[in-house]
Amino acid sequence: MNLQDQLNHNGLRLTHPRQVVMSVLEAANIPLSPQSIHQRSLEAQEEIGLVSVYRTLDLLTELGLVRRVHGHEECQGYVLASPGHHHHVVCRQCEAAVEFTGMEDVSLLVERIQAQTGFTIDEHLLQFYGLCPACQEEVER
Amino acid sequence: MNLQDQLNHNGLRLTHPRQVVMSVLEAANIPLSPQSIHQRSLEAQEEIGLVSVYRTLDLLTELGLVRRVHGHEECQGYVLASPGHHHHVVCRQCEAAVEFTGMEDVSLLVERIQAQTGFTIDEHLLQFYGLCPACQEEVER
DNA sequence: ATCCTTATTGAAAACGTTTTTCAATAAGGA
DNA sequence: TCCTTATTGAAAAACGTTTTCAATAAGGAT
Repeated sequence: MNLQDQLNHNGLRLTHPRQVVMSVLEAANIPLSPQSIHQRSLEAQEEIGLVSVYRTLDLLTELGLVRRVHGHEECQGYVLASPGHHHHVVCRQCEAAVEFTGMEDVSLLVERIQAQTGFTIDEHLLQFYGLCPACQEEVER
Repeated sequence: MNLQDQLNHNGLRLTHPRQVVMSVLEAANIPLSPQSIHQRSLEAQEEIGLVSVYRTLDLLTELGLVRRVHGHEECQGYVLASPGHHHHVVCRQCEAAVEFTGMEDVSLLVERIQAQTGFTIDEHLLQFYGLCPACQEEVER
């Protein structure tokens, strides 16, 4: 199911700004702020309004096509989401973000905490920070 | 080494706003935004300027006494940097925050992700959201 | 291909948060 | 107690994000 259909099924339309935001995110492999997405759209000679970037990011996030990521300094970072519930390891130095899968350990943890505290848990926030392989090498030199 | 000495050693001074921010953070054990720290200082009849809250948080973070944390919606959250790393379950309804311990599962997870991605991980952000026992009962009625 | 409805856009204005500026204040060593 | 200067608070500036609204264009219907 492509973007066009996914939008139309919800009574939404495939517009120029939406295509541009998607292709900018596809080209970049690091989380981008709304500002820098807008910047890159201009550099690509695809003028779209900053306001539309914000609106499009909200929409794409809701559709699950894009995921919001918290950088160390920049709070509003967006990356393309691969399907399923994923989390990111973010590099402290170059801001590269890598997704990882297999959250059985978290499910176990959730169950234990529910039993331990009596809470029912329906959501969690999990993110790791460190150094990516490339930046590790740079530091060693 | 107390706060007073730690500040004076660096040519800094122990002032009223700094004491207030510290005691607000000590009283709350969940991440607080600059705004809500300010709010709580007013409620405690300890009027300090919002500007000083910002400046004090920067300072305390630099001194390593406070740590910045990214919340789900609110990006600027600050907690006391206690040596023992702990996490919270936060109630969606009444905001109650309960600490839980025993993070062996997370250590396992960290090791697996390090092996899987090649990153070295030195920090993580983990928080759970749900309903506390009291609010669960209320919902059932 | 054209029309028609309405989702969507972009510019401006509104908004909230964070930072800067600067004169007045107060911390703490002499 | 004095003196230096780090620090404060209020106002203004700067910044990022959201809202408003008339104009536009997407895409189903004709």
